Amino acid sequence: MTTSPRPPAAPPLTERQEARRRRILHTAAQLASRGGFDAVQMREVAESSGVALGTLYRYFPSKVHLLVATMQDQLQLMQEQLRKHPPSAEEPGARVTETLMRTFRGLQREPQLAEAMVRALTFADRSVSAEVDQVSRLTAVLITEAMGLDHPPSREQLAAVRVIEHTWHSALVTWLSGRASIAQVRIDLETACRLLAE
Amino acid sequence: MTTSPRPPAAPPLTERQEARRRRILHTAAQLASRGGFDAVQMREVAESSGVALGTLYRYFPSKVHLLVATMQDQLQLMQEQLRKHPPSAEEPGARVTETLMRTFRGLQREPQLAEAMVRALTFADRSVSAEVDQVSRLTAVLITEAMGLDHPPSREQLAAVRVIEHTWHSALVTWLSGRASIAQVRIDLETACRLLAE
DNA sequence: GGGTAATCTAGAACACGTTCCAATGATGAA
DNA sequence: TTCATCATTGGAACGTGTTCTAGATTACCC
Repeated sequence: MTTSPRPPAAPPLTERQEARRRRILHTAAQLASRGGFDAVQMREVAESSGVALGTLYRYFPSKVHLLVATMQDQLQLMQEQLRKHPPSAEEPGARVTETLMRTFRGLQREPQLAEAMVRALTFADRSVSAEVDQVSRLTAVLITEAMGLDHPPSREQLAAVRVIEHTWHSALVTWLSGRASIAQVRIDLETACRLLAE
Repeated sequence: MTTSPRPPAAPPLTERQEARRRRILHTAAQLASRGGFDAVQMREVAESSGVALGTLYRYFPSKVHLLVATMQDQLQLMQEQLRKHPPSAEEPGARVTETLMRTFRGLQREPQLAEAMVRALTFADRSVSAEVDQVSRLTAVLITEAMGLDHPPSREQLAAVRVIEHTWHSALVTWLSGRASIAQVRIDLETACRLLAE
């Protein structure tokens, strides 16, 4: 409990360690892109990354930690893309919908990877809450930036962002489990974004 | 794939079978109420229910199926309670918030059980989607009834119900993983319920 | 009641996440 | 350079979800 290995006051990694970490994340994403959550098997991640199983567990204390870290990675990539090509709509609500749907289509391109990351995210228990929180914060930033305001968002808008984030997250889950179509997801996001228009 | 054992065209259960099913669900809820998801161990569920492991798996094809069925059970109990004591507020939005917060407090009384059920629900893959969908439908009914309309809900209201359900579900997850307080959950629900006031 | 098919039981066996250990290798301070 | 510490390795071992099998029991039809 008191000695969490990675994030808090992380001792700087050597170059080799950084490389190992990258290799592991890359392998995880690759395996996930094929069979999804179940296909990310810790023994195989270790072997394909050229790392012992114990080492893998030193870098990522569980499979869920590993996949949540993968999600952080992917979110950051997405964020860079979005900053290069910001949404085109005028109204904040429409801008946010556009941004999230674009992100959605990005996930759609690697549905198995998406499944793996989202399963991990929702299955995470308290021991991963710091990392999950980081993902949540990244998402909130992504939404807020999409709004394209020139002044800080109001209290109501911040509350709306939370609901949009909930909707985004939950809609993603229902889509991944085959219980909602993309069209339905879009409608749900548009509905939630109505909260921004006030 | 083609021979799913339980839900489609379920052959009627004998009395003994119905009793076994009940015993299993009861045991599962009991174990969950203590240690949560991890404490529901299939061998122990079987033993405590006086049933062989293979039989348990015949009734519930996986641990997730078992816990999702438990959630259906609990939701139905909650629904009966709510029908006996409907919310007191006037406005649909306030009525829904009141209802969901009351449900929330119900879950709070058995937080470990709640954790087990919600973890199962969000971890469920496609093989459980029918059962998860049933939970979703129950929740939607619960919300719609809470609105207390004397006419069918409008298209906008139905869309709002979906977003409220997403918010409810996702807020529950963040609360269970310790990343949001009850107060914050209430705020999020109130925000989502603003969509009903139009 | 007798026969048959379905169900149930007990328990072994398997898969994969996770932990642990002894031996080896890298790193940094004196 | 030498030593001490920490990281890494290979692999065994453990726990729990899931599957499988052989034999007992039950349900049901004649």
